[in-house]
Amino acid sequence: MQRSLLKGTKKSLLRQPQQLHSFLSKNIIRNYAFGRSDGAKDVTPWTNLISVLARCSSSSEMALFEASRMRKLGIKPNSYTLVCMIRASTNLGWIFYGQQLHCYIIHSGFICNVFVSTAIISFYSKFELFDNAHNLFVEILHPNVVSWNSLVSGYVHGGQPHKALALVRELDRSDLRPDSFTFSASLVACVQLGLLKLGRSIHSKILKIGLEWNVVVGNCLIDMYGKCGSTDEAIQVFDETIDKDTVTWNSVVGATARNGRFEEALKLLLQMPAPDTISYNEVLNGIAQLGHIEDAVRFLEEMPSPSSSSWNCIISGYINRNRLPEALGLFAKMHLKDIEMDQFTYSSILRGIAGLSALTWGTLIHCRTIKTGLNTCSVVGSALIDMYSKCGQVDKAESIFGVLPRKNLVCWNAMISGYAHNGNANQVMRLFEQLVTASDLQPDGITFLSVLQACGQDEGLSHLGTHYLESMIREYGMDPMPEHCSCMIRLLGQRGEVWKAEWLIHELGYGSCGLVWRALLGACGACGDLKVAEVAAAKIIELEGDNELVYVLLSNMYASHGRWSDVSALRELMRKRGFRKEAGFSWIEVENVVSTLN
DNA sequence: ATATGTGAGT
Repeated sequence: MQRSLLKGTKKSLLRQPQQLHSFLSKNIIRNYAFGRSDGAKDVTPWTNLISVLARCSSSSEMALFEASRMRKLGIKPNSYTLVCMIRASTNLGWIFYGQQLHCYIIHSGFICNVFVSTAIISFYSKFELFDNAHNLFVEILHPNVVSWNSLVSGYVHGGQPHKALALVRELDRSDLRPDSFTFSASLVACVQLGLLKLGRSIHSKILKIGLEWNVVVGNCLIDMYGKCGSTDEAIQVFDETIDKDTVTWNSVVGATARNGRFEEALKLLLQMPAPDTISYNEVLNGIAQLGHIEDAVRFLEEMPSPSSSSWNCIISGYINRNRLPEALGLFAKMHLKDIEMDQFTYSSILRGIAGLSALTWGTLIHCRTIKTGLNTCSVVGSALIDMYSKCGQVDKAESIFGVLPRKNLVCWNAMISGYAHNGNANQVMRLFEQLVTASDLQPDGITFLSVLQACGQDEGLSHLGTHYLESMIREYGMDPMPEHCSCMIRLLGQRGEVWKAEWLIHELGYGSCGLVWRALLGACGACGDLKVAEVAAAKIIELEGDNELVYVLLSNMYASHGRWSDVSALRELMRKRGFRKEAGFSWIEVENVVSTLN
C-alpha cells in the first residue's frame, strides 16, 4: 500500500520523515477525491489538494503538477484554484509561469475576481515587477484593503517607500479603512526614509483606531523608534506592550543596542524568555558598530550558536573602521572554520576593498563569489559594481551591471555613482534617463546625489543642477539631504555663484548645519569669493566652535588675495588657540599592510 | 481564499 503511494514521489520528499508524513496525508485527500463517483469531474477536491500542496514551497511544484493533471482531465479551475496556483508559482519563483497564468486569468474572465487579481498583484510585487502590479491594481474596480496592502508592502519590500506612502495617503482618502497590515508597512517605509515625525503621527493614528494591541504593529513601532534613533520611545512602547513575542523582544534589544545602550541591551537579553540568534546578533551588531570591536569579538566567541550573520557583524565592524586587514583575517578564519559565507559577507568585504581600491583582492573575491554563484545576486552584484568602479575599472563594473539578472535600485545606484566617481558625467545622465524611462524603479536621494555630482563635472551640464534639484523636490517629493545641498553648493561655486549657494542653504532649511557651511567655505576657496567665505567661516565657528580647518582655509584665501596682514593675524590667532599643522596621512600606508598580508 | 514584523547591500 505504502509502495504504491510512494511511486513517482520526489526523492527529496523521501528523505524527510516529516515531509513524507505530509505527503501521505495529501494523498489521502487525493484518494478521497477519486473515491467519489463524480470525483474525477469535480473541481473542489482538486482545489483542496492543490491548496494543501501550494502551502509550502517544497511541495509547490507538485501543486502545479496536480493542476496540470486536472486540466488534462478537462476540469476548469475556479477562482480559488487559481489563487493557489499563483501562490505556488510565487513560492517557486516561476515568474514566466505566473505571467502565463495571468494571461489565462484575463482570458477566462477571472481577473474580475478580487481575490485572484490581488493574488497576482502580490505575485508581481514579490518579484518587484511594479509596473505590472500597479497596472493591474488600477484596473480593479473594487479593490479591497488587501489589494492595497499587497501593493504597498510590495513597494516597501522593493525599497520604494515613497510610492508606498503615496498609496497609503490615497487609501486614506478612499472610503476603505487602513488596517494593521497597512500600518506595519507604513512604519517600515518610515524607517527606510528615516521619518521619525511621520512615524509618530502614524503611531497616534494607530492609538486612535486602537490597533496598538496588535503584536506586529507594536513590533513595527518599537523597531521604527529604535531605527529612527528614539530609544526611549521604543522602550516605552515595549513596556506598554502586553502581548510580547520573540520579535518584540528582539526589536527592543535592537533599539537599545543599535543606539549604543549596551548595558540595557544585555539586561534585556537576560530577561528575555527565549533569546535566539537574532537577539544575540542585535547586541553583537550594536557593539561591533558603536562599541569596542574587541568586545564584539569576545561576544562572538561566547555567544551560543553564532551564525554567518554574527561573523558578518564583526567583519562590517572592521570595515566601517577602515580595518580591512583584520576583516580579511576574520574572513580567512570563517573559511577555515567552514562557516558559510553569504551575500553580506562578500558585500562587506568588497566594500572594504573598494574603500582602499585594492583591486587584487577585489578580483580574488569576485572569483570566489562566482564559485558560490552569489555574483549574480543584487547585493553582491552592486558591491562588485561599486568595487570595480572605485578601482577605476568602469568597464568591468559595466559588464557586471549588464548581466545582473534582476537589478534593483541599489544596483542602478551603484552603477550610476560608479560613473560619477570616474567623472563620466554623460554616462550618469544616460543611465539616469534609462532608469526613469525604461525601468519600473524610481530614483531616490542617492541617485540624485550622483546626478548632481555629474552636473558639477561637466560644463555643459552644470546649468542643469538646479533643474534636477527642483525635479527631485517637486516631482519626487523628496527632501534634499545635507549632502545634496553641499553638492549643489560646490556646483554653484564652480559657476561663480556662491551668493546663490548661500541663499540655497537657507532655502533648503540648512542654516544651522555645519556640513553645508563648510561646503560653502570650500566653494568660496575654489572661486576666491572672500566676502561669502567670511560669512561661512563665521557661521561654522558659531555652530561648531573653533575649527582648525576653517582657519587654514581662510588664511589660504587671504594669502591668495595678497592680504598678508590678515594672514598673519589669523596665524597668530591659531597659535594662541594651540593649533598645529598635523602630519599628512596617506592610504598607501594602509595598502602596504594589505600587501604584506597578501 | 488575497497582504504584515526582528539581522543585512548603493
